[in-house]
Amino acid sequence: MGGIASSPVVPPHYVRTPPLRPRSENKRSRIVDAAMQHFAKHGYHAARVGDIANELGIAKGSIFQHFGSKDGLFFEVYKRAVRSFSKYLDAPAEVRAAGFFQVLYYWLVRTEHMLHEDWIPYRISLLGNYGTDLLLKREINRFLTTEDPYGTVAFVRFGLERGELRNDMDVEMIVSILDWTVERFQDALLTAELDPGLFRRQSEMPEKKEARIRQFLELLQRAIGTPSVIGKSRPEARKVAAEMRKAAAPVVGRQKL
Amino acid sequence: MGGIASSPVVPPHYVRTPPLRPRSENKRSRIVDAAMQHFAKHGYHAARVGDIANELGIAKGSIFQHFGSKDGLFFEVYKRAVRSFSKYLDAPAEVRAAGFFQVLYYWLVRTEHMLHEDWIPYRISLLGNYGTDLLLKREINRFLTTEDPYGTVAFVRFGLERGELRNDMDVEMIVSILDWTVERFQDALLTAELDPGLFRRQSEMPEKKEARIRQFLELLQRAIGTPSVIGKSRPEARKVAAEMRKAAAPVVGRQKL
DNA sequence: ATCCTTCTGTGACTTGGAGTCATCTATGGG
DNA sequence: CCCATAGATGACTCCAAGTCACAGAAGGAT
Repeated sequence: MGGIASSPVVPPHYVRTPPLRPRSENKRSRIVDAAMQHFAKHGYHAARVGDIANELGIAKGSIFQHFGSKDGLFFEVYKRAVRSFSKYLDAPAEVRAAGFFQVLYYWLVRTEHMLHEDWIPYRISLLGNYGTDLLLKREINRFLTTEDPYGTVAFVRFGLERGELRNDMDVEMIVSILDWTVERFQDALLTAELDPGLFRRQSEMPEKKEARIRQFLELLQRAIGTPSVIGKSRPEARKVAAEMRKAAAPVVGRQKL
Repeated sequence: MGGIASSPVVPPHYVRTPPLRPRSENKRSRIVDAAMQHFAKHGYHAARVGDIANELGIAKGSIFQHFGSKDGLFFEVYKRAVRSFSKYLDAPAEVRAAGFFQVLYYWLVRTEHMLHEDWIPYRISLLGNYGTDLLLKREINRFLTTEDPYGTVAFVRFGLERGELRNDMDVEMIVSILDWTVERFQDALLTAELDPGLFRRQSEMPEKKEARIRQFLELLQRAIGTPSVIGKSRPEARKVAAEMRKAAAPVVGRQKL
């Protein structure tokens, strides 16, 4: 066959490992900032490298000197955006104390607020996940697995140590399932751009969303949680949830998860 | 805020509703065929409309006359590719008789074979899901929800009627979860292009894959299956699976799911 | 047949943005 | 003060998408 396996070799555009002087590092950073705005605002294709250069008052060639290509620039932007998100275990200590699924609940509820406050990095991650090119997407996946920017692996270990997650599956399996479903759930919850069915009809009413989140969490509990957790945590969960809702006003830091 | 919600309006390039003479329909079809080859082989960006026209011995302008833009052409290609896949309930009658999760197992096991036989439409669907543009992706999602080409909704109803799926969740929720996880699972199982972790280390050994599929199915059973199903179907499942493996040689028809 | 109208095809042309490169300028070390 | 090197520049090339004015068919109607 060939085809998929033997797709063209990716040029090593993306990686940079020069000595990198301090002054230069500074400029790189400014470029990445400006580029993030443009990509977020216009999408990958409609964003123009020339415009970015204009806005910064520098020459277009300069950007190519630093990043090699538009793809390379976007990849840098993507990494910065994703790194700006919190990791799962960055939840407040009391939430962590309440357990794995409470942490998850915590972030899911906050997702919407976070988006409204700071939609730019979220949009960048959306572009990286769905809106560029398969070659770039592959690079992005490599990055995600090696760097684990959301701290999913540590989070899953946390759940395992507390005995809240089943230990009859590979950690990797749990991590993948969690990453996939949470990512898609958030996409569906948050954007009109991508909603393959979940919120087809009733995307408006807010307490419906709350119900969806609960449904989703319970589903995840059954899927990857230990049997004991499933029944047990329900009432306790409600209590913690109520507390959290009271304290929800001051949302700290930007966030995807 | 704005940003995400207020992204630029998509031009109605994609839809065509002219009277459409028979001769023209014929040519359209030939173009779509050739284009599918090119997109699959080179990816979205690297595929050239000019090349497609050359191969067919027609003028480039002709293609734009028919499809308005490269995006429009790709969208047509995508629809054809996805429609060529089987629906869940197209599984053989004996497999259907064995129940919801056996049907799922049936398709998951076959996925790899199907890919090797006929990788082109699969690659197209991959491009549509991850490798083009958010505007196009939105259009694609609209198509997927209205047309339900894999027959997921009917399949879920089938499971509900047989009492194999929980009835304490919205149908839409089950459909979405199924679509997401199966899609990603297949991507991870099948392509080196996209594998966010699942097959990171041991993507080779084949019986490991078999084990993964079982693990995944059991997980799904716990997540969306009725409690009774989970314990019950295990031994029965093995029996059916063994039978199916014997009869697996003649794979009929092309398939994604 | 002939005319007229409408649909279909054509290819030279325009547009516009990514990427290049010879040349210039700043920097810092000796 | 000089030189070597890193970094910046913008005019230029390249290339592919998309346009358009015109040129053939097809198909009625008379």
